[in-house]
Amino acid sequence: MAGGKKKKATIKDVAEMAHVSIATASRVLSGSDYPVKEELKSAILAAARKLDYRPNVFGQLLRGGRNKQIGVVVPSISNPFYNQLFAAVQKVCMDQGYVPILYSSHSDWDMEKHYIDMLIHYQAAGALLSLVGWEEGMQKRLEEAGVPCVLFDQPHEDPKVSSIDFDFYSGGRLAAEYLIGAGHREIVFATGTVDRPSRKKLLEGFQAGMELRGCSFGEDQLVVHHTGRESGASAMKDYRCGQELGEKILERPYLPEAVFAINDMMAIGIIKKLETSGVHVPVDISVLGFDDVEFGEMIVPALTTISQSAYRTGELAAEMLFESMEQGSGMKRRLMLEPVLVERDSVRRKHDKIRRNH
Amino acid sequence: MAGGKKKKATIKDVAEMAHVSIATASRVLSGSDYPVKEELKSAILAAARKLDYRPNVFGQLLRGGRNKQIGVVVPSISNPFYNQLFAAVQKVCMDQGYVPILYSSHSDWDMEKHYIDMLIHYQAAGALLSLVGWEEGMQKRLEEAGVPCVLFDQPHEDPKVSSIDFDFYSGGRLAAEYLIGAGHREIVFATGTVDRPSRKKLLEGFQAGMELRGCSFGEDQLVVHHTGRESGASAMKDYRCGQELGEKILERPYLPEAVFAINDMMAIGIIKKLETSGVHVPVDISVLGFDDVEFGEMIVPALTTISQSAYRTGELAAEMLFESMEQGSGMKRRLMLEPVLVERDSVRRKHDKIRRNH
DNA sequence: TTGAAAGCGCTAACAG
DNA sequence: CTGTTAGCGCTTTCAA
Repeated sequence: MAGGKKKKATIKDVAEMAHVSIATASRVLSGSDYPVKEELKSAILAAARKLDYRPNVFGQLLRGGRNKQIGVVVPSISNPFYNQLFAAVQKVCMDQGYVPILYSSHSDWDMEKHYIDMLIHYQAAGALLSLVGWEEGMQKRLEEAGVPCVLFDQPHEDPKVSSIDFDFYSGGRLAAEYLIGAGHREIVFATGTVDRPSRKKLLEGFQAGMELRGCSFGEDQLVVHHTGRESGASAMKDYRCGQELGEKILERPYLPEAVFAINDMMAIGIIKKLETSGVHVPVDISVLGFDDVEFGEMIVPALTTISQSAYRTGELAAEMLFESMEQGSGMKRRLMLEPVLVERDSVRRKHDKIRRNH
Repeated sequence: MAGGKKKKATIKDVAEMAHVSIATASRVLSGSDYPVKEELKSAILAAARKLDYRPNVFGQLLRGGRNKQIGVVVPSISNPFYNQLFAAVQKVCMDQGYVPILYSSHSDWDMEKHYIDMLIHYQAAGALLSLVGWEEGMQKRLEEAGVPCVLFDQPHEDPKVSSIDFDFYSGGRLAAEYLIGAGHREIVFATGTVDRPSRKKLLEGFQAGMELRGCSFGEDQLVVHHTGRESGASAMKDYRCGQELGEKILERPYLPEAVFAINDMMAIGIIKKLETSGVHVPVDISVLGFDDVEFGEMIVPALTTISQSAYRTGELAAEMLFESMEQGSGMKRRLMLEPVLVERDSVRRKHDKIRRNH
């Protein structure tokens, strides 16, 4: 009840109050299984409670302990895809007693490097990374710093890193096959600049799918709007890109029957532009998205899309990270997630006769 | 080059290589203005570069240095409002050489406390908080730990805390006045559980606005859908709540002329439900939102709403925090932001005769 | 101008 | 079972 103490209580204060040595106090307070007489143990705990003792992380960390933070680097924090993904990561981490720290890189390789430095600096327990850039050295630096990592979302060739990526090629194929299966022939592929590996794969898969089903796919079916690198990969940017794409589609001599947009936000932009120009989806034209962002469900018409399962990706990535944290840096794994179609209202089925296995 | 070193270089290594004492090395490496002979200075810098020396934060922090992290606690990370806000915070922080750390509390007071503990634990340089809960003790704990904070978004009465809040009362009034000015009379107020101060104020303001313009406002004009506390304040949750509200509006004996929704995500849910039921916005009914979330612009019809200016809020909050970090904990300020109307397509103006100052 | 040394709070190796 | 002690990497007196 005496005058309030200004300074935080240290382990020394606790030890003194409990009439034991600092070592004994540490042994019970750090939760080690070292044997300590019950009597002292409870005295120490009581003292700690009375003093509102909290161990100083920096002391522990300096001593060589591992931080309980997990670094998560994503290109955009406002993109719902990464939000869902992070929600999953957060859940898995919290369950294990770790705290995820979110960094948004705006798809900027310098920023990405900056944040990775940060993680090493703070000796994060692990890192979950979606990067546009990657270099051999990175992996080595992280390994030397004892920060295991798993890459996700963006496909990388490097076989020496754990990663979970998405089968964009199959995704592209699925898109083509679904649209053709719905009775469309004149199909257009709408995209921003095809710079990232994910987009290249998607395009290749789409093309393959078209040709497999006897549809040709040429330059003129590719609608692309080049966007500057400046402002990063915000949801808004993709949406605006979609609007431009919608404009370009409207300018064509003939309206295509269907358009496949490279991600949901672009698809939403396209739909908005078409609708405000009096072209109705899916009556006049079908639109297929990609990602399965929450907002796809909220617009009118609800967006038919191909799901990358953000939540599952996050969950798996986190689980994989914990595995390699336990198993040591030896173990590397690569996982590939398959696309799944989410049918809603933005693609019109021209005939409902569905061919069953032949 | 000789065999790679496994361990990270410490200041001791640098000092040895430069043939100086640790103290001298520290003096130049920590950027102190302590006088050191130019010659040694450059030798030390060279050694540091060669060894790729990075100071160990925990050493510095343990010694009493301040962390360069700013903790930001928001109720939901998937809510675009907080995304925009955080984008602004991030910008301001980065410019000052600080790193913002984002925590999502799901509007859970226990989580909020948990994260605040975390910030104190890691001796964050400052905290930006949007909390559903608040207690006197909190402020004291933060102050004692030397973590200045500014509250935002949620209004709190406590006058001993810096805060930037939004004039929800005026917002509510503006909503009522705008809708009435657009020629509507039968107006409905759609909301989730009126539990937070922000919602209470909004409702009061709305009611006042209605009455001021000679419209009565009674129980029957209040449409509320109670949502459980469980899953937190995700965008999806508000959207679903909006759908329920839409349902309730459709069940009424007469369709109102306009509805004011407590936030944009709910407004979007309402619009979706109405549209899929064949009731068109704004032809059959007007919908006014609140927040000015990016997505409001993307839907059809584009959402008319009242802006809280997320970006500006974030910017101001961060600036205010830096002020109180510099000025010491003495200075407290309270700012109040005024609402601004964003006219788009979801509210129909029944007559375009606008009364000019009489 | 430089260096030796103390100590931030904590854990673990070693001695009793 | 308990206590003494060294030392993690860094900054900062204090002495030279």
